[in-house]
Amino acid sequence: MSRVSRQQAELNRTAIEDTSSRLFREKGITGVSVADLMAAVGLTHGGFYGHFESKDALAAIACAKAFEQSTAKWNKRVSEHPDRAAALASIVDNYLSIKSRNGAGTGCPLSALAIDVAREPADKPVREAFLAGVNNLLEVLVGIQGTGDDTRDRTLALGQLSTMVGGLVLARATRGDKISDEFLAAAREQLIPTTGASEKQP
Amino acid sequence: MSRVSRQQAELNRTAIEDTSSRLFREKGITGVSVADLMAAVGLTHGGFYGHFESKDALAAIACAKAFEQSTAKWNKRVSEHPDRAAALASIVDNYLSIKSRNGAGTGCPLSALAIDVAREPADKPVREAFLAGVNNLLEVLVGIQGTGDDTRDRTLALGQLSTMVGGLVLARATRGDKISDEFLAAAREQLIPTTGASEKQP
DNA sequence: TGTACATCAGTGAACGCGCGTTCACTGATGTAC
DNA sequence: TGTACATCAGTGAACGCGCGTTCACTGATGTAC
Repeated sequence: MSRVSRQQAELNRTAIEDTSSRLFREKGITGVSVADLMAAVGLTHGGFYGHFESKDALAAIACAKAFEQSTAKWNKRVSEHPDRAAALASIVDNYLSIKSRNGAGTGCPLSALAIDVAREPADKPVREAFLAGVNNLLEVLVGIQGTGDDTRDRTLALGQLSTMVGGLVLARATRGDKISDEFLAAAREQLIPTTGASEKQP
Repeated sequence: MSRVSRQQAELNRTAIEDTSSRLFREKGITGVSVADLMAAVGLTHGGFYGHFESKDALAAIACAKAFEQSTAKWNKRVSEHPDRAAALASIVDNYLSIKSRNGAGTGCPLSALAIDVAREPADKPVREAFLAGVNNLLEVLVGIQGTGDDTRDRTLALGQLSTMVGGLVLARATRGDKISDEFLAAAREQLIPTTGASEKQP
């Protein structure tokens, strides 16, 4: 096989982007080689540079795509729950679920890539993509606070996002031990307290 | 230079452990090569295997050392503040400080290595070291809750740790943008609310 | 619609480089007398 | 205390391997007539 149709080439490009978006979240950007990636799509490594300028450039695209998916998912949950508290609960419950913990590749790039991105030099394109993505996700959370104070809404949302990311990241790092599930439950409890919690106190 | 005294060899071993503990937190375990590491200590790479069985084995030792330092620091803060709330505030304020954000190499291994550890296979020695470290750090936090309900204390501490780690990790990933400082401040605000915050509301 | 040819998506060998790990060697340290 | 020799911490070349990237090549696609 050598040349393929333009339509197929476009499909290949999209497949590389989607597959890398998943694999980078699972194994980290440095944890997936260009050859690994192309093989996962069913191609050989040489064709990569016909689609992308560099691995770094693809990392930024893959990161942006992951954020788009997450933001769309959050917006969908908001539109499905007219009640703000219910929308927040829906987002938080899903974010801190067992399924979410076990599927880093299809989940939020914040929890999958934050530490990797922090180590990238400031001029790497993936940092810009990450920053834009954080702001978009945050905007969704800010919109469902409703304290009437924009500054307060933003502070609350930033704090909630911190708890969600920390809870998920720690649950993943301790996976296999019972404390992993406890992180998920405790972070949920902190964000959307259940009535049962106060009953436990004497 | 070839053979050195036993005392010097022991100093070299300690230097390798301490330097790797710092570098692994800064650049990730896979982000530092054995040669980089030995050069940072002033030695050549060949001598590494006289001290450690493998890079993986050192990673576990380095991780454990980082946790020991963090736990000792937290315990010191607790002992310096008889008041539980003051102890918590002291730990949180330090954890979510600019200095802490900018110094991953000397800070908490949770925020520096959680995502890396999550990607390590379950049988890698660093995972065990990480798990033990999380439990030790958590114990300090649990001890300063004081609700009188052990289960509740643990849930609160797990939630607080999630917020601290998430806030710091997101602040590092967005460093250079104003939102980075906002993450630190919002996570602090969520954990130890200031009176000023409620005043902002109409 | 059919033919001739230019285009270019993908292939696979090759580039220089760095990885974790091994090992023969060196020569100062440590020890036995 | 002084000498002779065994030990072993550290050196640096080498192992097989994988990395990101380049490039001459292939042959089906797309286009001009």
